[in-house]
Formats: sequence, structure tokens, C-alpha cells
Amino acid sequence: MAEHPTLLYLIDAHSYIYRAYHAISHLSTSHGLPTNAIFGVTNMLRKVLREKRPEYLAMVFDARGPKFRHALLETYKANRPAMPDDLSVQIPYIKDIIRAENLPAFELEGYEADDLIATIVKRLASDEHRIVIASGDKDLLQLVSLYVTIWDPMKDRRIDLDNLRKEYGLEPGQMADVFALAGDAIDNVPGVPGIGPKTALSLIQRYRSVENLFTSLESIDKPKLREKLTAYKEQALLSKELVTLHVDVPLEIDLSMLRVGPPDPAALRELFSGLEFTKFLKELEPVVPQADPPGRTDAEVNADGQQPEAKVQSVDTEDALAGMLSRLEGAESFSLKAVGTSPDPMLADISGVALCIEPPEVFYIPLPDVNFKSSAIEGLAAFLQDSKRVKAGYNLKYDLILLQRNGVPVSGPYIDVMIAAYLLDPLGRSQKVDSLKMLAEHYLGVHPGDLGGQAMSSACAAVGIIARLSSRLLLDMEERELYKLFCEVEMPLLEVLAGMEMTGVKIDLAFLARMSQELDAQLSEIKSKIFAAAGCEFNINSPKQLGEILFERLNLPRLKKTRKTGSYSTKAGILEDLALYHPLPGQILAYRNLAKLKSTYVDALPKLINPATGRLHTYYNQAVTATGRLSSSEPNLQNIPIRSEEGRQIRRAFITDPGWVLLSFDYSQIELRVLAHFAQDEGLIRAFEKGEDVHTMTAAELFHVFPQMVTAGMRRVAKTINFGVAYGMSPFGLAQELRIGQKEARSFIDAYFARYRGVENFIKGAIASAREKGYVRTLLGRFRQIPDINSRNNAARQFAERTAVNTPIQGTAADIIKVAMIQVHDALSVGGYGARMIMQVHDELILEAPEKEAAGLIPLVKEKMEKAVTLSVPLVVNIHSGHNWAELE
DNA sequence: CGTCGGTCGTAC
DNA sequence: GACGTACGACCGACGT
Repeated sequence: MAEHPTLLYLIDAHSYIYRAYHAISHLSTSHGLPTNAIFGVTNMLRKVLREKRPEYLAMVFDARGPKFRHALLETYKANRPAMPDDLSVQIPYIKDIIRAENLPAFELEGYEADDLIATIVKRLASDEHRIVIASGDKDLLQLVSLYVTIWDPMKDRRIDLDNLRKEYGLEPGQMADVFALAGDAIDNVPGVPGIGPKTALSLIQRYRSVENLFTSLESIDKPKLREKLTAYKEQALLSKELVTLHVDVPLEIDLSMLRVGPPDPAALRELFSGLEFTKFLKELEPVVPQADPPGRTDAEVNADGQQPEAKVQSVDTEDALAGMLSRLEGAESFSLKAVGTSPDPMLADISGVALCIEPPEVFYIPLPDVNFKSSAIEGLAAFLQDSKRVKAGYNLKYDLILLQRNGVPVSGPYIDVMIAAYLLDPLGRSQKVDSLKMLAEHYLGVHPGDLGGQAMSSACAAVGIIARLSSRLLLDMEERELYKLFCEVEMPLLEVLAGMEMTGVKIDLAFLARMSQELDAQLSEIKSKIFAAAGCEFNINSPKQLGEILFERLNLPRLKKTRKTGSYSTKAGILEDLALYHPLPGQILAYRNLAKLKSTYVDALPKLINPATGRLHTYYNQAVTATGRLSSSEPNLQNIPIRSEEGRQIRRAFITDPGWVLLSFDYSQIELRVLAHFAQDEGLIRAFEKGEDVHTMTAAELFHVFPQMVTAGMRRVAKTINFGVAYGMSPFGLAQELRIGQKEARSFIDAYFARYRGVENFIKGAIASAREKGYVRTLLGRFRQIPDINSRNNAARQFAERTAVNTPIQGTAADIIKVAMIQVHDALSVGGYGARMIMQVHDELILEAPEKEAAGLIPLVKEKMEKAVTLSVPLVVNIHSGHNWAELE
């Protein structure tokens, strides 16, 4: 596989023109010119340009005039309605916009876009030139190959060779056979009447091709089906000719014809203003001076007339490179920003690196284009890997992944100013991934103007600011006693997380596809029962409509208060109560349960599979939570269901390669152990030292019985209280959770605190300390301000008090697993294991390992986790292994 | 079409 | 109102 394949985007223009036309209704200028299709196509195009920054692209149009296929079948497309007038008037404007964006466009008299696309694919697709076809047209599926994927930019759905094989169980070349049998009413491909997509698919799966099917007709056991096929044999063969794409369009084409040029902002501005597209007008960047000629460039970025932030030197000659490298020789630290073509570092191609040793001087190394690419990379790589030099960045994990994927490994020490700012203020959302600008304003008092603009220049401005921010934030962290946490935990963890994100996890797509189908069937069954029970049809997903049905139409008792907005609450707890009065609430609960699984997990996960790796790469955010936990997104792997049996099935889709095994290591009761440590509570510490079931022990204490006498109900109460303590539980909350009265709940809580005086004192102490200092800290010194702790507003203050109790507990547990992750990572690398950490779920680490390594690995990882820190109670890690995540119990 | 608050539900 | 920390799907109001 090539190291950096070039991506070519082929856009099926008519597919998008029609979709935009139908998706957007009634958009027109004040003069009455319809603009719905123009708007939709422009929107899609600009999205592609913005997000993919393609180097090569072609807009492919259907040509007017007779199609050669008419010779094949006179009725072909005969009854297809001509393009409506209010659409055809828009086409010239779309072409104008494509011209102004400077995008290559192709159209050939007598040929359809499909055939042009097929021909271009035939000529250009290779390992080095991967092709992405943007289209919603099924016929194009036959072009999918190792080098060609189909992408629907509106739904952001990708189909590559693996997907296609898994979804259809066929090779791309067989897709034409399926369509030939099933036919297509819109394109007037007749197919075989009475055979739809399902039957067609299963026939081709069995017989491989239309031709082969007709030689084996006698083996079809359903007589009706055999009759149909016999009767329409000729029509089916003709249909196949119709749907088979032609790769012999007389078109001279080479790669250079597809190169995307720079857009013409003046022309775009004129078009957009004539079309009254204010949205796009705003997006056009303000007029900037032309970039200086290659060589030495002094693109100055002004900060409100203060000193320039960046004097950019473009490293695009051997001399410039030598100059930069000799400057790096004397540098103990430098800041960097890798520029990629996508915000997802697992999808992006690298286009360059900006680097700053001493602001305002900035180097920019354009990467894939430079002809001395290898020497530039090698020279730079030596410095990026030098453990004596500090590398500063903003969201460095992005740069690490992008560079590593392009063969340039980076090593610490690091200073990530996003994370530094997060430690200093974990609430102030000032350190979001796109807000380096806010940090500059807050800590440096400058107002950089160029951070949101074009990628290269904003990266150059960014590295200057990062260099200045890093020294400032280091001082602030020292002052706040956060420096050690930063250097010894967060920065090493950054690299661990980068590795986990790059590795990703393998997913069983076929399993999810089956599950999706099953859920579909179950959902439609429940849906009809719901409509019958309700006596009318409505949107089950709308809490508003549902509330009206339940409480107004069916007049069910309004047991709970209405919500803020005045609508009725329809959450699960309330529906469970209502289920006693009517069958509908129970059916709704069942529907919600399945619909949630389908939309949030079963159908969402496949969309996030990376086409290049075939795996799922979550994003671990290290600078989001108020307590110091990690969060995971795209997808969130930290809320995959486990508690219900149906939900847990989702975990069966998380798998590993043959010969490998999944191992999970989870801390037993980590938050309760942390509580025992902080509270120095004798009873709790003793329970953990004995190594017995802590909830049972608590129940024994609470109910004054021997542990052997504890019933399941008693244990459940104890368990709920044990969890509740860490959350700052109230009698109301406990009552609700246990479905008991508030008085009873209060007496349980009183009994708990009477038995666990240390815990009671810890809670009082945590609140008092927060009141006095205005903040709380975790075991490793992580810091969170509690601004409302002295508020006169009761609700706000009580909330602050619960936070003051919960944050040290939750945050310390987060500290501990972070330390463990670093040590496990180091141990794996020192021990030369092939095993790797792939997921973290707050108190649990999941590794994948070659089966042979598992036995040796288990005690090693367990040891590292249990000894990550020393508390007054032992840390205990439980281990499970299996071939999918559900087997890890 | 896009954004955003509200509601709901999953995890630890 | 009411028990901590997240992410994200869906709806529906509203803006372009």
C-alpha cells in the first residue's frame, strides 16, 4: 500500500443537482430566479472543498443529446420526464460557480456522467491515485475496487470494497447483474417484472451472474420465479447491457486535467451576490494581499497593530531547509503545527508543518509538494524525535497522529498549551480545539486575526502564539502546583492516547448489519401495536406528541409535574408508572429501547469506520471534562450498552483479528476505594482490606445483621447508597432510585452516616475546604474551581456542594487510571509485546493481544494498574478475556 | 437547508 | 427543583 495515495474526487454533478432540487424547496432570488439547486450544489461543493481540500477533482455532467444507449432500447428513458424548467434555468449558474471555484468539469456529447466517470476510473485509478466518487447513484457501485470508493457527501456515507462485499456479499462487478434483474423504474431499465432488489440480490449471490443464472434455470425450485425468468430472459440481458457502465468513452485524460485551481474570489462574490447567497458571501475571506513569490516570504500577521506574530519563511528550497535545520540545532524547544486536509487526523493528508523557535520568526515546510520531500522529512524528523528538545503545540495529539501516519514519528517532551490551559481552568471552555485564539486573548492579551482562515497561514500564526503561550502557561502551572501533573501524567498520556486512536478497534460489520435488520422488523411490529393502542398515528420519537396522546387523548393520570417548557414528561420512570394503567406506555418503552440501540449504536458505528484502516478510531478528548476524566467521541466508546441484555449485544460487534484476543482490566469499586482513602473511614477501609463484597458489608452494617444474613434487597439498598455518596445524594434522589418514600430514604442515609462517620466528616470537610479556598483538588493535585460554593442561590450552592464532594473522588479515579495507562504503555513497549491498549472506559482498560501473549500479559498489566498509586486501601483489578467485547462480562 | 435548546437515554 | 461526569440522537422552533 502506498504511503500517501493521492485522492481524486469525481463528482456526479447531476446526482447532486437533482437531489438539491428536490431536497430544498422554494428558494429564489427577489427577482424570482429559482436557486434551490444552485444553493444545494454550491453548499455541497464548498463543504467538500473545505473539509477534504482535494488536490484533484472533477465535476462530471450528463451531456444533452441522444444517448448511444437508445439504440439498445428505444424506450430507454423515453418516459423519464424532461428536466423541469425551473431546474434547467439553474444549470448555467451552477456551471458558472464551478468555473469560479476553478474546478475541472467534464461533459461529452452523447455520453452519460456514469460512463465518463467509469472511463476516468479505468484510466487513472491506481494504488497511488485512489478515487472517491461522490454520487448517490447505485449504478456506480460496480466501479468500487481497492482503489475506488463511493461517497455520499450529504449523508457522509462511504462504501469501499470491504463494505460492499459485506453488505451485498458480492463483488462490485456483479452489481450490474443485480440491477439488471431488479430493474429501475426511474431510468426505465425494465429488469424482470416481479423481481425486486431482494430477490435479485439473492439470485446473483447464488448464480454469480445473469448469464449463469439463465444456464441453470432448471435448478430454481420456485416455479413462479422460474416462469418469470424464462419469459423475460431477453429483457434481462438487455437490461444488463443498459446498466453496465462503459469504460471506452473517447476522452483523452490525464491527472493534470483534474488539478483543482485556486478559486476566483471576485467572480464568486459577484455570483453569490447576484444569487443573494448571503451565507456564502460571508464565508468568502476578506480580500487579502497576494502571497509573496516563492522563496523568502514575509507574510506578516498583525495583532491589532501590535508586533507581528509571524514572519513566515517558506522552506521550499534546499538552502532554506539547511537554514532552518541549523537554526533548530541550537534550539532547546520549538512549537509546531502540522497542517492536514481534515480535522480528523486519521483521515487527513498532510500538507505541511509550521514551526517556530523564537517568535515572530516562523518556518513553513510544505510537505507533499516539495520535490526534496524525503530530505525535508528526514531532517525535520531528527529534531521531532530528539528527546532533548521540547515540542510545543496546541492539541498536539492531532499533530502526532498526522505526522506518525506520514512516517514521521515524534517523541516528547511535549508542552500542549490546550491541555495546560485545561489544567489551569477545566471549566472555562477556553481550550476547545478551535480556540487557541481565546487563549491568546486571555493569557497574552493579543487579538490574532488570522487563526480561522486559510490552513497554512493560520498554522503559521498559531505556532508563534503557541511558542509565547507555552512559557507563560508553564509559569502559571508552577504557581498552581499543576506542573508535575502536567509533565508526568498529562503529557506522557497524550502519546498513549495518540497510539490508541491510531490503533482503533475492529468491528464486525456483518453482525451489525444483521442486527439492524432484526431491529427494523421488531420496531415496525411494535409501531403498529402502538398506533392501535393509541387509536391514531403519531411520531413516537416526539416527546411532545407522545405526551399529548398519553395525557390528553387517553387521559392517563398526570403523576408527575410537567416540564419547564410546559410539556408533559415522558421519561422512562414515568412511563413505567403509567404502564399499570394502559398497555401503551409499556409498548413505548420497548420501542424507545430498540430505537435507541438502532440509531445510536447499530446504525451509527458502521458510518464511522475508517475506509483506509477498516477500523473504528474514536477520539479521546483530554481537555473536556470538569473532573479530569477522558471523554470519547465519534463514536463515544464509553457509553456502549452493557446493563440490558439486548443492549449488550452491541458489544459483540467489537472484535479482534484471528489469533488475537481481547483482554479487559477493570478496577473494582475504584471510586468507593478512593472515598475510603480520603475519608480514612475505618469501617470502609476494613471492608476493603477483608476483600469481601463491599455492598454486602455495607448492608450488614446498615441493617445490623451478619453479612450471611444480608438479603438481595438489603444489598441493593446498600449498593445504591454507596454509589449515591459519591454523587452527593439527597433523600429525594435515593427515594426515586429505590422507589421508596423520602422518609424511609432519609432514615437509610442517617443510618449510613451513623455507621460511616469518616465519610460524613469527609463530606463536611470537602465542602468547608471548597468554601474557604474556592476550589477542590484530587489526589494528584488536579484542580477545579467551585465558583458557586458561597452563592446565595440555594439550588446553585447545593449543586456546588455536591460537586465539591464528587470531583475529588471522580477526579482521583481518573488520575489513577491515567497513571496506569502510561505505565502499561511503557511496560508493553519495554517488554516488546505486540499487544496494545485500544480502549479506556473510566475504570477499565481494554487491550488486544496476540493469543500467545495473553498469559504473560495478564499479571503484568494487573500489577501496573494495582500499583499505579498507593492508597490506604488496596486497588484490585478484575480481568476478563474473549474474542468480542461482550465476552468480557 | 443550518443552528440550537430541550428532552431523553446510554455509560461509569 | 431534587444525584456526579460525559456524548449524542431526535424534535421542533427559528434563521437564511
